[in-house]
Amino acid sequence: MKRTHNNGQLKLENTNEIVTLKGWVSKKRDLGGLVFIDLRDRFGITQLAFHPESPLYQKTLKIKNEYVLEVTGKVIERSSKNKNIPTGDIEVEVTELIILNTSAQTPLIIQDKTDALEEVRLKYRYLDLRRPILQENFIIRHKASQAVREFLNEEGFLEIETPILTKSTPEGARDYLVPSRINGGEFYALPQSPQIFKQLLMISGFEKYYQIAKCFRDEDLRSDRQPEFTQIDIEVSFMDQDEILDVSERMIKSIMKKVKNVDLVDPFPRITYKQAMDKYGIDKPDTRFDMHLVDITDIAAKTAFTVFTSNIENGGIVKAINVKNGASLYSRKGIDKLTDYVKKFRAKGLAYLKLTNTLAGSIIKFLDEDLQKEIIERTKLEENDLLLIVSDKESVVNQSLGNLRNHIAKEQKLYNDDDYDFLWVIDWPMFEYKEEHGRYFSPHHPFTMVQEQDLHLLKEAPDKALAYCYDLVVQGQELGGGSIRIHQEEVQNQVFDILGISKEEQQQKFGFLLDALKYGTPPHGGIAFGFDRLIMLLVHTENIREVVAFPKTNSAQCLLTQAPSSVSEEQLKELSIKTIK
RNA sequence: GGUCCCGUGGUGUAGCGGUUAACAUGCCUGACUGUCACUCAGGAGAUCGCGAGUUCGAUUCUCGUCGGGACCGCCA
Repeated sequence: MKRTHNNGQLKLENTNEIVTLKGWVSKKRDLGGLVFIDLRDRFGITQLAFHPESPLYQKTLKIKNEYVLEVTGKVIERSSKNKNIPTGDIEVEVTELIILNTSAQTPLIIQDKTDALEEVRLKYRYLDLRRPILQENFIIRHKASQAVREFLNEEGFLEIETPILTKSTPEGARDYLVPSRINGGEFYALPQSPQIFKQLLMISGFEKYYQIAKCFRDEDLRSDRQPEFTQIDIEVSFMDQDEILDVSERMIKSIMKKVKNVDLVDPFPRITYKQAMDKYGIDKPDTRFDMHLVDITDIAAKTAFTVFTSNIENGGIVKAINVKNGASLYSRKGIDKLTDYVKKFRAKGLAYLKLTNTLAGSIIKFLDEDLQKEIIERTKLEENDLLLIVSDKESVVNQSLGNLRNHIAKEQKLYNDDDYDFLWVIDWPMFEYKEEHGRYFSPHHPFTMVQEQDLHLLKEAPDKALAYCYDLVVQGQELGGGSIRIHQEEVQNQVFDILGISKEEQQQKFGFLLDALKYGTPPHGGIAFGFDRLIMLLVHTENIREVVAFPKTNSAQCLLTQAPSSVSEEQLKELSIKTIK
């Protein structure tokens, strides 16, 4: 029989209709003659009823959870309704029952609240994915990708695919390599992003490109990082930074409206990279709560505390965060825990002050009355507040206090998952000097254009030059980032020189791009959004595996398929590969 | 590359230098005609991840190993 309805569809108005349903047995309740079965598919659950006088009653005794059924019967109004499900007003009185398939006992319970650990869930992912709560994530993922396409198509963008087998570009993350059989000893790389190809498409004149693109990076995993992930990849010609931010912003708003029916502030606030670092210590600030970092270097320099003063003499800084009502929230032991937390970020310690009638704390003996007053004023310390202070190199102070700020906000639940604090971080520096490598690096990538007024700085003081570069941040997460690209060969050469990439290396790695720049390259720029992270935001999870159908574990393995796995000697030989170990 | 946490019936947990290895849920059997986390009664199900060491004796302590997770580094 053909299915007439899905299991989330039937309402009171269908009463007396004869319907055919198919699905899985979610739960059977046998009351001793009267049997109820909850039939589940991805649309919902419909209750089936069997009465003891029914000729089907004997057959129901065989039915167990996760059996696949086809039933036909009459829709009737329930005598006791269930308000918790959309079909709770009706049930189907079954007159025909076919067991389409049986099921072994499942290793995990197919319910929203499963008791299984992630390890079991990933091994039996196909069962895990039967759970309605997880199916909802992928329904939202689908809606979001459709919203992206609808918006960008409407705006005149073209969706164009770029290669998965491509060229290794060792700048940046480690590449996944694929051996070439036909060209023994040579390798393709899987793309870390379609960056170069989308720029080439601009040179080809496509003007507005997008792709929902798989990207690959062979780096260690985290709860928000998978070796393969998806980006909404966008590139446009003849638009300036403001125009790109505008179209991006409208796209995000359209997704949020279509998928979550949320209206966002218009326009998104913008702060500069420098402001973000000063105020939040981090380039992706969570702006749902305050607790800003306050620079107290000048006050600290006047104290007799040698930890502060010697650090400042060596060019270090001292910053503090004011934890409102923190004096009673954090005991000595609690502060010790916070100290351990900042030590992860190489801070050597965490000084603190509590204001309860009087000022007290680890460094109080180094503060005379005037200094106390200055600190209280500067940090707006009020009764029962806790001041946490880190003294170190600027990078360590910002990183440790910036993360501590997020950590405390999470502990104290200072924010709401439904607050979408979208924020543009703009005016990034062109270059970052890394002591340990003794050279400059690009915060984003080496194709980023320097801001017009700073062009001359490329020669004079590269580290002072700002880039046409922007990140979209929400809830303390980087959701996307992009830049205006360099479209002139000489500027690109100049940047490569500053980055210490030799002429030969430039030719070898990016020769084709440098060549292409010669042939009438239009001014262009673009942006890419982390699609998995967007879905995480929409479904309120911190675990990327909840929004990826078949994810890898922390050690980059698939527990379901056992990938990666060894291959036969024959296969290796064909690929001209010998393994060591 | 590093730090920390976890590994006990199908599943999730408790536990302890000597136990009949406990509880919940799932599973099986029986009872029950309006349940929806049905209820009630009974039952089966675990060489405590693997290896070595300490010990009279190890699931328990130590080391190693494998697997999972969180984080730092890394992720232009």
